[in-house]
Amino acid sequence: MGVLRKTKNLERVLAAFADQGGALTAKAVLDVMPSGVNKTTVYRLLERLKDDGVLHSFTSGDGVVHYAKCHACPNSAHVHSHPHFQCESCNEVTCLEGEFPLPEWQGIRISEAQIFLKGQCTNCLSA
Amino acid sequence: MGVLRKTKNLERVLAAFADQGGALTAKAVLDVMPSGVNKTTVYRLLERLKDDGVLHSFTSGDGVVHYAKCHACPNSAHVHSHPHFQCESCNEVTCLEGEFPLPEWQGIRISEAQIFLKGQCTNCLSA
DNA sequence: AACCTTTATGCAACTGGGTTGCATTAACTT
DNA sequence: AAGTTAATGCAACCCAGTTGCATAAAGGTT
Repeated sequence: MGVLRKTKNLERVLAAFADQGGALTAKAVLDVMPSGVNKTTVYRLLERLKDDGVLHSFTSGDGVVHYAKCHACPNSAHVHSHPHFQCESCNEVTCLEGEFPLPEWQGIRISEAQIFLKGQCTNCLSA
Repeated sequence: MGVLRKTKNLERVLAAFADQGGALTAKAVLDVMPSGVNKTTVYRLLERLKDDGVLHSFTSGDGVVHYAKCHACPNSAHVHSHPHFQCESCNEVTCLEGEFPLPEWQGIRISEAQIFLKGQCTNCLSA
């Protein structure tokens, strides 16, 4: 698996993620594509970029899948236990940098954590 | 909104949650209902029990909605920021008791956290 | 018990996110 | 320029969940 061909659509998807630092849903990506681009294409591009370690995906609290650029990710060993955050005012979804300290719990062994936080982002707090 | 009538189906749903302490998906509940019971009925019962504070719901890492009994919940003010846990061996999903310490983060205000943990449960660790 | 009102249920159709198979088009190789 | 292989569009499909409506069942009243 790998990014094989630099197509117009691939560049457009990458541009969508470059334009703003946040996370996007497949629908949001489709919306910024030129009309005529099929949703299947978008899903396949997102999947491919995920396989390549360019994007990672996570599920927000309400079950919607979001995609975001991988910053400090070695192409292998994707852990992504870092938290994701949604502002309740502007609805923007972002990745919070830094790994989350895995909590300790009695009697179980935790290997993975998916943390989704909600609140007010910096912009909306100062507005 | 409130539980209004004690129907057979309502009792069966409650029995399903009483039988085992874990969390169940709507599909799992439907599967333990007698055949002939409609999925719409199950969804409506789950929704109603949620409104009444008998159950709460949360989304697992892969976007599937789970329902579980509320233990130490005053009927109002449902916070449910406690973590949920799925065993990667037996796939059982449970609520971990106790509130999760909300992390601090630079520049944002966090009001809600959805924590979904994966790992090995007590049973599977000792097996 | 018979009646009435209101809620609960079944059904069918629909929505939304996502996937699959297949034929066609566009990238890259030589 | 041709040939190979990947990318795309399309239509159909899957799955979880929802909605409107007609019917059945609870529970209260007499």
